[in-house]
Amino acid sequence: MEMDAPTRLRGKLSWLMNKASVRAHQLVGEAMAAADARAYHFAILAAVEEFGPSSQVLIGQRCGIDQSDMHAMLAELAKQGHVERAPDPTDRRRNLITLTELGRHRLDELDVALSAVQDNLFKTLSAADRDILTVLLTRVLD
Amino acid sequence: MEMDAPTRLRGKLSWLMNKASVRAHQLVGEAMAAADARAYHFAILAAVEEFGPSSQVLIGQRCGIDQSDMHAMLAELAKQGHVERAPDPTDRRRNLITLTELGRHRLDELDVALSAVQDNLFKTLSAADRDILTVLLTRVLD
DNA sequence: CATATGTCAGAGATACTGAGATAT
DNA sequence: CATATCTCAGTAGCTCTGACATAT
Repeated sequence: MEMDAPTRLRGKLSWLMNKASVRAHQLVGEAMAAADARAYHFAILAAVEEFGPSSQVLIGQRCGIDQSDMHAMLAELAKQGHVERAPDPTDRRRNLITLTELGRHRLDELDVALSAVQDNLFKTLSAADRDILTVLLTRVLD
Repeated sequence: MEMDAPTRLRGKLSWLMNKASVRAHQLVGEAMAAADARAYHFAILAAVEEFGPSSQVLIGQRCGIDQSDMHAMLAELAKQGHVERAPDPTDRRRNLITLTELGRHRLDELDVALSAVQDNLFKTLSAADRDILTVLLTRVLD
């Protein structure tokens, strides 16, 4: 049974955003699980593709993933053969994370799956409305 | 150090929404903690104010709070004297949750605090832009 | 008997904290 | 000595599941 939330609640933009985010989180999680992946995997692969081989900390900063959580994520990606983790010869504190050929295809595969989720999640919005939403949310994050 | 997220990530509306939602969640949580409250408290008080005395399940449905979690929330609100919890004489399975006078003032107090959070969170958006965002997010949730 | 409600214990996933080991 | 990186254990808050007792 769908039930109307109280007016005072619906009037709070933060509440609307949380609700929409929870829904998005669910759909993304399901889509990624169906591909034996996580949302973090896509973020990490995208960061390495765009900025080139990097340390764990740097990737984490770019994706908003805590340094402490990068270890397990990279272990998963390395086990699947999507990245390689090797000591950085120029600074042996660091692990250099490199995208493999398999990882490059994986990134495209997950991108397709995530784009489908967007289409589903925002199917009530026109393309123009989605652009507006993108602009507004980007502005909120500044 | 603020760092630009990868383009592929920034292009995903679900990712933007999650980021904004996390920020909102943090600010709301801090504001509520400063008032010795939780976001759920506001939601529950608002529901009882708008729809009148109700059972725990019904309030939970209206606010999107799981039935299993209502118990602890109502125990907190009752302990603070903001609601009263009494058996429903017409259906003794139910607890009737009633707003107290103290609770009515509490609701207004939390509303002020949450409105301040909105102003902070969306300070980069004009009032018109916030209205647009509200409309778009509401449409997504349908 | 089937269902609804409230209670309660615990799982699961996420984000974070703190500490240690190694390298700069 | 101070800092940076990686690793790892553990915490905290939130959401959900499953079970049970009671009432309809």
